[in-house]
Amino acid sequence: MATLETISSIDTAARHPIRLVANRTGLTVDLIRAWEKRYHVVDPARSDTKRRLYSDYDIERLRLIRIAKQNGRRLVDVAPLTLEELRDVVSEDSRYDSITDNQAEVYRPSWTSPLEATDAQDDIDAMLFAVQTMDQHRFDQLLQEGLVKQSLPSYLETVIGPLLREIGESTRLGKLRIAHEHMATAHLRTFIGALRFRETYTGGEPKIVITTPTGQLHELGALMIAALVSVDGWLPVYLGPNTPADEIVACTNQSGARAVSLSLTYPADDPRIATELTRLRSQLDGKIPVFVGGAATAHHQELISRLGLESPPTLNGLRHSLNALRDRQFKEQTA
Amino acid sequence: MATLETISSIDTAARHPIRLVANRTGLTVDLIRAWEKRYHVVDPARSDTKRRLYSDYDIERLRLIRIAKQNGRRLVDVAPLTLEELRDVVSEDSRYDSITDNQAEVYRPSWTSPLEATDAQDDIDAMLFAVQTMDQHRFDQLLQEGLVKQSLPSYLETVIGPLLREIGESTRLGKLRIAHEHMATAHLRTFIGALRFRETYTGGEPKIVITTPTGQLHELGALMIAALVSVDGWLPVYLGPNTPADEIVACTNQSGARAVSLSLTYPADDPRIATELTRLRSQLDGKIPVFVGGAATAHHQELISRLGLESPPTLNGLRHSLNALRDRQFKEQTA
DNA sequence: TTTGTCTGGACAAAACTAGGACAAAATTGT
DNA sequence: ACAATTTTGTCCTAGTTTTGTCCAGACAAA
Repeated sequence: MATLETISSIDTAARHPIRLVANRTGLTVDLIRAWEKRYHVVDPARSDTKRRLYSDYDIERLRLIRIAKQNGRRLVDVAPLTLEELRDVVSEDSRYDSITDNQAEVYRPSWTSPLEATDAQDDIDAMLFAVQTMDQHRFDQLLQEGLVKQSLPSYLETVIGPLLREIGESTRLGKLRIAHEHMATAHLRTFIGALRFRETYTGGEPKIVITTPTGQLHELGALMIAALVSVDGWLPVYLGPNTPADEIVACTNQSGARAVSLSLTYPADDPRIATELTRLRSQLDGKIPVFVGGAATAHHQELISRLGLESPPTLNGLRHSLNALRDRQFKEQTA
Repeated sequence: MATLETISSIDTAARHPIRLVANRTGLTVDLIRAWEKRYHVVDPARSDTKRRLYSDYDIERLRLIRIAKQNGRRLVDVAPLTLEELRDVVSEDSRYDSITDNQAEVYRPSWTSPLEATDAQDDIDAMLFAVQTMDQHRFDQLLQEGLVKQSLPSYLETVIGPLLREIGESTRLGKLRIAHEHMATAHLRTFIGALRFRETYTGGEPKIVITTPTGQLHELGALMIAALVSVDGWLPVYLGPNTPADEIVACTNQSGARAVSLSLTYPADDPRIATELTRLRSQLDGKIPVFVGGAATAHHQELISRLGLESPPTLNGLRHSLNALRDRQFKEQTA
């Protein structure tokens, strides 16, 4: 996959005004100047009227330094580094950073900032307010911003999930109109749907079929799963909501998927859930695991264990099961 | 690149008065003249009495410069650029600053042949084949590539629209499984939903509420409208499918929208269509036009004309009606 | 007549620069 | 654990450049 195109073509010509640099890097104008004054982080060219003019090279440098700072590096330490060294530092840090969900405390250098305990609830409240005021633009902005603050899996778990529940709850209580809920849902459908395209695919990923069974019309849970698993190197075959068991089987076979994941939310007591799950399990190759999740899962524990389906309690649980599955299958394949 | 202009249907004929240009670009009349005076940003033709007459080309230029400024460019830097250079600069900038962090590049095949005049049907066939083989990745790739070749409106009209119809048709005839249709629909939902975020919003756009009435569960048509109108400087308030008339009214009022657009596809003979449309028209401010479109529109001609709704026969018709509406309302506003 | 556009110039707000001050946060020393 | 020290983000002033808005008088359009 030729993604290096843009990176390799960094233009050393100085042409960007400071305001644009601030926009692109997320730093303030003041800060950029302060860094230059104190540590000569960058040394921009000047226009004939002394305005600073930055090159792509400078911007890349500032961007990397910002990330390094976010990872806990001190400015004094990273300021003198070359671009190459900076890249190394950042990529090394982010490698550890992505495992923070697990038990990577050990690898966390002592000087690391303690993962900014910004209350996720604040973000969610702000989003709810945007929904209530029908401020779609603001809503989108908040969603995008929130995503920058943390890794995709934890974002889904701490922000998007709770947000969905609160929107549902508020609508039921009459705090939000149906129109509000519709707007929010439609927007989230687009937003979450786009999340998985942040990942790059190599073509060798194992596939997983993701959908909801007949009768289950809410697809956002399933869509979250699709975004989630693509982070861990799975290629989701996403079918949208309301797919009959036969079709799930056919799709799994045709695409050669190694797993199936279903989301159950509403209605929780739909009798079709039982029939569809039973049918699915009986027609599907026994070697292919079926994962079940969502709010309605609790109502069907007995059925799930009887059929031998897996229902990890959290998103993280699902991740671990899938990772284990992938590694195991990889071993078998190469053995 | 002479072909580019014909494809994106930019008219080089000069005929727009300065007031309309100001309206469409969001700039003030004074500012447009000042830019011309100081930097020769545009060089409009003149009437025989020295009035400035702007072409679509000029408007596009001004619009882009405005966005470039918003991105932090200085007027001095962007003023001398050609339209193509401006497009490059703007798309480069807006690609970056929306992704403040994380070097996730938009996947853009670098080998895309420039403006190949491939028959649209070939593209559609290739897409259908990708769907049939469950090759989601290829499907996405084709969708993205197709978009590069032409403007968004013509892409929707010549590719996406026909593709949707063919998918529906093929499924009914049994050429595609339900699973295939599901996969394609889910993917298109994400793809089309993301289209409107290619546009940059200035904050001054008039709003338009877009949805489908109760009973109409297919939202892709409505979603296409949302993408379409954002090209022409409208801000869509998108509510997803299946919205009751009361809620549409409430949403229109709360958001201050100037128009409503509904998509009717299936089922075409649902009696709720009549009741919902009637209810909507009676509760909604008479000054707010309601546009109706989609496959099922034909079945309700009598009702539509009786209620005084508008149903432009093509997407282009809708565009023109909306453009006219916007310009007209602006006049009234300033008067 | 009334409203809108034209030209040229004036003016003021906004943005940038340089240098420095200040306080919060992080780090180090005891 | 506490105090001293360093680091770092933000803000201030004053002078310059850039940019947006406004004005006046003449003319054109409705």
